Amino acid sequence: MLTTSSIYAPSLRGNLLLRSLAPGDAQLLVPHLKRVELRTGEIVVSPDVPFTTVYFPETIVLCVRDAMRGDRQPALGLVGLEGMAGWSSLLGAVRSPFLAAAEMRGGTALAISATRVQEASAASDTLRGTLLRYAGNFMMQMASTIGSNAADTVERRIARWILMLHDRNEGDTLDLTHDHIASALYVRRASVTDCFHVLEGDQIVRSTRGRLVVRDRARLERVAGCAYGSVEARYGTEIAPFGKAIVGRGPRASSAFIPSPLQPRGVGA
Amino acid sequence: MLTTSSIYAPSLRGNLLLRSLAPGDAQLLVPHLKRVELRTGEIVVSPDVPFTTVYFPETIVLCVRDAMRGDRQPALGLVGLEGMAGWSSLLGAVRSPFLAAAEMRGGTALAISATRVQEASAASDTLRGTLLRYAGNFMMQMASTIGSNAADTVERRIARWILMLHDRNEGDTLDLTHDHIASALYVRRASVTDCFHVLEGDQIVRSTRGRLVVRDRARLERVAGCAYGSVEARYGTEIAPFGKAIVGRGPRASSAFIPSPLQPRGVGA
DNA sequence: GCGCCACGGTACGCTGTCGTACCCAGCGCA
DNA sequence: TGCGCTGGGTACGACAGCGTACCGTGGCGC
Repeated sequence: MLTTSSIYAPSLRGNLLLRSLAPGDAQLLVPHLKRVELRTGEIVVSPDVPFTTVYFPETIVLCVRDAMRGDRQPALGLVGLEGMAGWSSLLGAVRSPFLAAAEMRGGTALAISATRVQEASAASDTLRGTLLRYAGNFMMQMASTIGSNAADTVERRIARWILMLHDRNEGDTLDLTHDHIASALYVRRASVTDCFHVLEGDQIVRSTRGRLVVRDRARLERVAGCAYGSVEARYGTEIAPFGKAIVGRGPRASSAFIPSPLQPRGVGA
Repeated sequence: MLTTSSIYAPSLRGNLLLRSLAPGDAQLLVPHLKRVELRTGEIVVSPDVPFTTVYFPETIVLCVRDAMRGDRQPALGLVGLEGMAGWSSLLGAVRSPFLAAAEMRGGTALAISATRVQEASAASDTLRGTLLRYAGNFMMQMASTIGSNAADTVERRIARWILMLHDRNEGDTLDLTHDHIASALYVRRASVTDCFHVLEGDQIVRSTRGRLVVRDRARLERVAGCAYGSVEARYGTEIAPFGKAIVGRGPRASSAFIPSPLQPRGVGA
């Protein structure tokens, strides 16, 4: 979705956060953005290493994990075209407490020096405001993860995760293995397999080797229930329309279907 | 612990975050601070209500919960004398996505108008930096909660929670019921009771009606294992010494007790 | 065309935690 | 002094998810 936009500055094409900026603010960053290709599994933000680069994903999806925990780090949330990786540097951290790695099939992100971003957000209150607003939104995502981990069944957690991946992915085909999901959700790989069989039986998804196709998003949202939706809705009202939500929990009404190759949503409120 | 500090402005006495401010920054807030008494269970930050007040706890401990989830909201983290409630307003949220309520026996906090804080942090980069650094630290706390919920046994999660309460409490006696802990951790009340019996058998805590006494903190930390410590250590290096940690995981060595009435760290990178 | 290996299907016993439920006791209040 | 309520002790069956393990197979690389 909306990769090859256009009506807006082409060099910002894939990232909603950048596209939501006022032209003046965007110009503080655009000249320094560099499109990079990220491969699956590539680590873009390393814990306890000084920040050098901030990433605005386009087609890549990043999985943010807690690095403070030793092995088998549970996922905190996802960052895709709607966000940025490296917000901790805006919160005054010299080294990231977290880890961000490319999920799924790889793709592109817009990279920029962390100090450049800091300078720009020192120069513009509104730019800083937007980036911090995203950091706040990611906090909500983390809160949602806490709730889901604490209260939901594995099936529900998986449904939520797939929806979140789907939102940030072009098309309905997600390139990931059961193991990826299992490690993100801190469950057994076999549990994921079992759950997929159920979802497949209901024709909600189709799973083949290293690939998952979302066939019936509406019902997947129903499976996820209250575990999914409020964060995305809030992003929609605070930053820019986002996601492929069908039921649209919270403020947003039920509408919004998926394809629409270009949503000239532009700047948003 | 360190309530009646002194050599620093007496009206900041109880809050480490305020005390870590450079004098000039502190003066932006001090004139507007008002000490308030908070009763147990009192809600100080309500979800989906416009921010009016920001709180810097002194002796009160606030429990932050996810308001987006209906009933039985799991806790995201704790805010005590080391922090503030209402950071979301600094991240550009008009209404809090979270809920903060007074835990334990009640106590005092320093209240200030949210817009006043916003003005002050617009006026001073260093002030804003410190407050945002705290927001970043709370994100780490949330990350730690995610990990603990996903990976730890109930016993470990309880141990972690007690340690976090203990850090923010004067003395070793925590006024709370099994039910409080159960609802924060989203477990059964009976599970908490069972777990306390084990801890009591090991002489680690003593539990009586509505009251929990920490008797052997070192061993409690051992029970919590890696679930506890890294966030607190990081707070120590980024903002100010904090907590009653004994083993002191992570960068910080084993030492660090609390008092040290004034750390004029000011700005930080 | 073959071999290797990552991925996924499946099974089994285990146990931590849950839901529910009932009762007792401490303590505030009348 | 007695009442009632809240907090805590205890029990039991149910079961979701875990650890482990083994094997088939698809698909890539050689």
